[in-house]
Amino acid sequence: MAVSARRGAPLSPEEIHAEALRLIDEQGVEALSMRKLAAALNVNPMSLYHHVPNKEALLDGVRTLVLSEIKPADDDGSSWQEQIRGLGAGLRALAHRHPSLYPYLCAHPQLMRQDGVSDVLCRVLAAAGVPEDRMAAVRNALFAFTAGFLLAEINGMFPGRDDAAFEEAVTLIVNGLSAYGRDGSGGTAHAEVSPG
Amino acid sequence: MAVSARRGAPLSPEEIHAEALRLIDEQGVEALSMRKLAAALNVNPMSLYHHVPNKEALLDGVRTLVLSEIKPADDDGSSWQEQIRGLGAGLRALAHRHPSLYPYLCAHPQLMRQDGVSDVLCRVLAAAGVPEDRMAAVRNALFAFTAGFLLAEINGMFPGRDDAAFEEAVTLIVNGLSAYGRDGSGGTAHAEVSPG
DNA sequence: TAGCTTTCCATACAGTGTATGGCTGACAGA
DNA sequence: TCTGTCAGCCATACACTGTATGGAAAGCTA
Repeated sequence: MAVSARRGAPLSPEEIHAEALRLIDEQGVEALSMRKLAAALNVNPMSLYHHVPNKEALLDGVRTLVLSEIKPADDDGSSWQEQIRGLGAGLRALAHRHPSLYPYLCAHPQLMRQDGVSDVLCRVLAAAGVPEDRMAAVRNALFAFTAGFLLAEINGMFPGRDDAAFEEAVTLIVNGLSAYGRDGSGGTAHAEVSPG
Repeated sequence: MAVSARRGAPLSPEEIHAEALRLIDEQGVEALSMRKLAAALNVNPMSLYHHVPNKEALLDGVRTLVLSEIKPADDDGSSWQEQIRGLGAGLRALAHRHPSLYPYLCAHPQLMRQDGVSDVLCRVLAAAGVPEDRMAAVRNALFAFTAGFLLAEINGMFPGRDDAAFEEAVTLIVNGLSAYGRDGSGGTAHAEVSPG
């Protein structure tokens, strides 16, 4: 195992992905090139290709690295409304931690296939009274809504980071979900119109 | 006004934007290059730069060209629920007409600044009972939700074009908005839980 | 006709992703 | 200790990108 003359240890995909994420957070996705990444790792550009098939696969790896940050909390006994707010806030925090990468997260179905999140979300939706046969559609809609809202926020739709707008959006969702409870399982959750 | 030896008429920004949109719809945004565009127009690559400052401005022009397709209908007297559905369906049709460009539409605040749409949307939201002081937040949330849902759909979150999922999503929104009517203006719109 | 302006084009440069093939140094077996 | 073998690394090269620069040609006005 010949090791680079200029480095003490051999490269690894993990190291490459981590450094790529650092560069992306610093300078934006567009600014990331294999050459710059190699320079940051003090390595020849072609060395990267022994650990990563190509740039697209590299970005895939960075995306899954970021998505691994999502760790939805277990059921803590709070109301489904609170848990919905919590999940939304979690994704929002991630978007703001990696604002430059976030649009590229949204542009790939990867984001939707986070099973851990999906399971938790379904559990919460069931508590909200969403019937089983519509669960998938509602879950998808909710996920897409949240991701889309955050994308708009990241892209500067609102002036700066507008917490009130986010609260209003989540409230809209919670109110929409409440209809399922009123109709199906006979829950009596009254619409909460005030955000916050 | 020297005219290209190989063309009958001088170039124009309109012609360039239109051809760029054609190429994008055909081959995707990533495949668009100044050289290919020039070849499609039977012109030297550098000729483009006399009508368009650079590639970013070119894409800006293509985006506004596409956005000009949005022509929200006037108030036709139908219920606000129906009008919400109509607006959503309009944006959805646009997304499906230009699936390759759509993610780039979402990635720029341009999309949000379509005043014509904004005005119509606000009128409908007022009819739904959204109070004036929350109008901007609700409008933004709604716009972001819809754009995000369509982005997820375009990016292959659902298997194919899933009309039922879209209906479920719009229903979720309508139900959410209904809470404003119940609370604020005393409207009695009962939640409609069934999509379609 | 002369000059000006508009449009176009040829060349060139720096930067990109990556295919190809050769070098280096660590290990296994003799 | 000598000799493969091979993983890891690197130098070179190619086709492509956006675009800066400067010059040529065609129409207009004077």
